[in-house]
Amino acid sequence: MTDGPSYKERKVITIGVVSELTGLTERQIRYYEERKLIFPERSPKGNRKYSFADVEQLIEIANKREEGVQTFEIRQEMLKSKRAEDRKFRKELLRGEINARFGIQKD
Amino acid sequence: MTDGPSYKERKVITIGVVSELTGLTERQIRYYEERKLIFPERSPKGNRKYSFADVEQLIEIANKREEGVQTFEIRQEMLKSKRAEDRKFRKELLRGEINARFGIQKD
DNA sequence: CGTGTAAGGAATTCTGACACG
DNA sequence: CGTGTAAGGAATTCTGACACG
Repeated sequence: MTDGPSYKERKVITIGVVSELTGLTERQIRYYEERKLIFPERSPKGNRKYSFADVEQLIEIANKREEGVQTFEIRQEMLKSKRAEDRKFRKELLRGEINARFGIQKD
Repeated sequence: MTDGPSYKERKVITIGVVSELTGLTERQIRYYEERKLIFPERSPKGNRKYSFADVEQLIEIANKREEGVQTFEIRQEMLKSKRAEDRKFRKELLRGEINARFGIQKD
């Protein structure tokens, strides 16, 4: 019935709204993009668009920054956990393929 | 872990994005508000903000309009189904209260 | 009734740069 | 390094109105 998880990922929020939602200045938000911590899409005319997932990511970044963590380190951590997620995903994908071929027999 | 259903209801999308998402013109979107078919919030400076739920509502409105249904009739239908939902909600609420008092005994 | 459009103004967003530290 | 700010321009949004039908 609903479109499910897509709401969280759809990039539809403008930078001004993101600023309100996160408490960060637009300057900060753009800077974190420059440091590759966040990846907004662009509208046809070049305006940044963010998702709710991006907003949450920015809130985490803000927390880290308050603890004195530098953007470089935050990026390292993000890449690390992304690799872990990728491994997990590939593992599940593989399990699915094995099941499809050798698991439940359909014919 | 996630914030759950709130993504769908949060009013964070500007009218330009809603226009892209629905294929409606801004004029149309504002007119449907005037006809009380849709209820955006306003930012501090007066800009309209819509939710994903609003976007879906607008898509339904657009479909109805294509079928030649007038805004007045669409509004009637909306009010009708809203009343039905309210009845259902009150019913469930009542059931919950009854269970809380006479159902599962906690002491 | 439903939608297009031109009008004028106000708010938004963008980029590149200088500043401080 | 991380963030503020002034700068100038382009795109966005708003309202109220006239138009057509």
